[in-house]
Amino acid sequence: MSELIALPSAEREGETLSEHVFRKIQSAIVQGEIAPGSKISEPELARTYGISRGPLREAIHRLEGQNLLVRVPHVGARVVSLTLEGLVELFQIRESLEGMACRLAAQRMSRAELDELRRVLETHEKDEAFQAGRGYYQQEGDYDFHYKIIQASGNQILTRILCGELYQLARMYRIQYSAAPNRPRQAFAEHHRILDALADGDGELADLLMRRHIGASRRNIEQQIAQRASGGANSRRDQA
Amino acid sequence: MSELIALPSAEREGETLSEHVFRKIQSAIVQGEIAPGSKISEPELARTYGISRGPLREAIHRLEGQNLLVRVPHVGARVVSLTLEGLVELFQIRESLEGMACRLAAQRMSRAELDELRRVLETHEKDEAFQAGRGYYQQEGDYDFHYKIIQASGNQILTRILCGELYQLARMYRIQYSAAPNRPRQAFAEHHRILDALADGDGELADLLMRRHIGASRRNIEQQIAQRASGGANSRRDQA
DNA sequence: AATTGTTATGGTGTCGACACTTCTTTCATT
DNA sequence: AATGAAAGAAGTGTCGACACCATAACAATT
Repeated sequence: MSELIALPSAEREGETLSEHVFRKIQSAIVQGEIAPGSKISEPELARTYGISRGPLREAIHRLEGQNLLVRVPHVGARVVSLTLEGLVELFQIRESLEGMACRLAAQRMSRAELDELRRVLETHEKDEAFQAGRGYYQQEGDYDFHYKIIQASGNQILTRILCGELYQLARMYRIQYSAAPNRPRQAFAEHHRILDALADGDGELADLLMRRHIGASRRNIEQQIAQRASGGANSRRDQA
Repeated sequence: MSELIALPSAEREGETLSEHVFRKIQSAIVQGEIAPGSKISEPELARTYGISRGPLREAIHRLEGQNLLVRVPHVGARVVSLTLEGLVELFQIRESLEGMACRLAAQRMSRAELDELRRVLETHEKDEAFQAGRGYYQQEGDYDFHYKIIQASGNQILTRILCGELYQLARMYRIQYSAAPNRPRQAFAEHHRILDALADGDGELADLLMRRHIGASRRNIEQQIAQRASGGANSRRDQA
């Protein structure tokens, strides 16, 4: 019955409503359709997605676990507000964790997995946006270079953390701050060197290269913070 | 009205029911009162805690986010089953992340925080269980040496990951496997050396020492796995 | 006897309604 | 006019009931 009223949103068969709105809201937050720092109204969202508050609340709790929402009892949930400091924190963690992922992946990756990773890079190279020098970090999911390495590490907890919670946060920053580092050519070269290290089974080197790769972006942001603190433009951290 | 029936469980004032059962079930899982791998029955649990299924389900979703439960749509939730491989994964991540926490903490810790950390170690030294050479890793929360360093890192996302989700998982392993490394004296000495490095503001050294400290435990477990694979005793990984 | 189809039961997913808390607005008082 | 309290509105927290799915027990057929 509900299908008659339901919005035209791709609803996988056999999927739970709760699951559905979870991904729906997650996407909306990451894409910036729901502004960072803004308050979530349960009745309003429930109406928007044409469901009751039950499954919605379950989704909200899961979103909270992904660090995309901050909840206060008896008050409500707010979309997490993005600060440059938070972005630095995120990159610090990625630096550490993805470095480890590389070390593990170097020991375990099969020839097939390596080939697949190589194909990912080739796809990127042919991408028109990349050719135009515009962007590089717009790929998602399985096509993401980092994503694949993490999964190849074989560490399930690690995968859950990086590809689950933190991945969405990272995407949110990318999209909202348009923070794609304007160095696509260099980033691409770095990816290639990491791949070579992985193919050689040299975990230590792959670790080092990945740390540098991510660390470069991190320091880039830290400079921005320094700039903001001294010269100081009006950055966006004032939606209370 | 419900207070007349409610179990005598310390229920903080102003606390949400959902919040309450969340911590209650979390504790029950970690303590092993609910067996690993066993199925969760919503009606049964709701009756147990004297609440309805609404808040219970919210708690379950949060528990899922902490990796303590595994849910399958239309089937239900199971308590996560502990494997030695999973334990190794956990230690790998801790190695990487807590090493980083040390590096950050070394730069930011105030004299007061350092003193507090020193006091924690002194408390441990006087502990009777430690004196008897029995155990060392039984402290919790704020008294935990690792816990304090993580919080001193100033990285909020890191704190959330390590002190939230992973901390509970680690406790669960400790308790259920009784996996406290039987090297309390040595662990204590290592803690002291880490503290010294932090006091010197030597982040690099603190990082290294912490990695070794955790890595030692990890390799210990990996040996167990190797033993099990070759000689092969009946380990506990057979509750479906 | 084994296997498949059917029914029954238990459990999860979802809903609408109500209680209580929080915030807002309004009104009275100083 | 400014400050405070009180009433109202809005929103969150909780509940009980119902629909649908999955599994288990059972019956019928090969």
